[in-house]
Amino acid sequence: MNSQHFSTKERILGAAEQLFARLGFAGASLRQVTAAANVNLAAVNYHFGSKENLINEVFRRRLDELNAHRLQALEEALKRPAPDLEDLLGAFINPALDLSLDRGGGGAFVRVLARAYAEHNDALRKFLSDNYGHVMKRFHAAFAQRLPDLDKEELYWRLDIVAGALTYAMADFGVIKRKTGVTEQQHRERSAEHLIRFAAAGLRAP
Amino acid sequence: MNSQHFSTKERILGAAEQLFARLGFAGASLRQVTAAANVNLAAVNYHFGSKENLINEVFRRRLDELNAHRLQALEEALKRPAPDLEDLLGAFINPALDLSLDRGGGGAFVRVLARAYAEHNDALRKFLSDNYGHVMKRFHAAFAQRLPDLDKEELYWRLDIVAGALTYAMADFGVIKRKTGVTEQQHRERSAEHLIRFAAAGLRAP
DNA sequence: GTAGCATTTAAACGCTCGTTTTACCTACGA
DNA sequence: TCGTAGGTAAAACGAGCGTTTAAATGCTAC
Repeated sequence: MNSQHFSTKERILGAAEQLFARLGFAGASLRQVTAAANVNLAAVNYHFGSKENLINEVFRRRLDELNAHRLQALEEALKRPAPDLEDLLGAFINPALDLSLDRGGGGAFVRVLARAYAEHNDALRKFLSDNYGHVMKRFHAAFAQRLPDLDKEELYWRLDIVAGALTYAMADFGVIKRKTGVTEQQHRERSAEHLIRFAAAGLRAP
Repeated sequence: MNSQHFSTKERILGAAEQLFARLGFAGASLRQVTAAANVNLAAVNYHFGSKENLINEVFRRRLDELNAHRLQALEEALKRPAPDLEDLLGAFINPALDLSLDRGGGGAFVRVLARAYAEHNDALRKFLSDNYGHVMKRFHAAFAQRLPDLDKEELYWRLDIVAGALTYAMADFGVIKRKTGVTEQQHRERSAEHLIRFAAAGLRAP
């Protein structure tokens, strides 16, 4: 299934994403990755130079798109007559949800992203901050406008909590298991609904 | 510093905790652990049987205490005249805060715990569920009593979100940095305050 | 058709991994 | 004092790791 329609590089990225999500960056070996991708072991070093660089490319492939979708969703939300907190939260959360539902490994990627947070890797944090910082600033400003009574620092705290809960929920850390008869998509959508409702109330806390 | 006052087992547990927090379970080798603990390489397999078992013991050492403290704090909260959600959340969150401030590695442990969530390791999940599931059940019952209008499943979802946000906050995943002039303790306490206020509002959401 | 480049392949490199083995120390009860 | 059990020590085990090499193959432009 993975063999014919995609290039060697693409197959390696896809397999790496799956295995990094399941086993971690240190836990997944290049032999496992190349076997899953049905390519030769040396292909990783030929196309990506090193395992470290392969990890970075796994991130880059997804983050640019997620980034753009969030800003686009925010723009659209702000065009509505009276956008509320739930609209803004949706603009932040739904693109992540869409990504996690994406056919072709997005669900694995959000788990990879959660692992990256847990790794506490400074180089990776800088990469994320450099590439995502402006998005968070943009959202912060939008939320601040809708929460004029909230102290600016307090808002930072609360958005940080929202980001944490989102990471946690999207990566399926939680103990809540999908019930039989509920599709993966329905489960994720319900996750997002609960998360948005919870986060909106949390942001509005006195 | 690590050499004289503690037994070999205790030194291994301490060093393993630090290195698992920094490098992950797969990333930290037994050679690194035993070198940091200043013990012989074979000591891990002699005292713990295997690396896998060492990991479990790292958890057991802290979680027994943490969950005992949580249950104790819950008991005390329920003895008050009119315990509210904030009291219950405090009983759940504050022991974790105390642990993270504990001299002697508690701060490292909460990062280990966060990694465990990210790892999604089934064996570890079963271990946690088997040994500490009753604590979550106890808290769930206490919250349910104070939120009679909330659907039971809805409450599960929300408590799951709270646990996620707590894990995230305690492990210092967030982007909020401690300001100069604010001690680590103050920073953590402020984290807990924000988290409790946010979570209480989230739980009360319509 | 063939030269030239990009890609794939199989094999090997040196190294580190978790674990096991075997010998040695040390303290304590008989 | 000696035997013994509990702990430590150094060394080695086979396996797997990321990476490199060099030969084989595929593909395009002439």
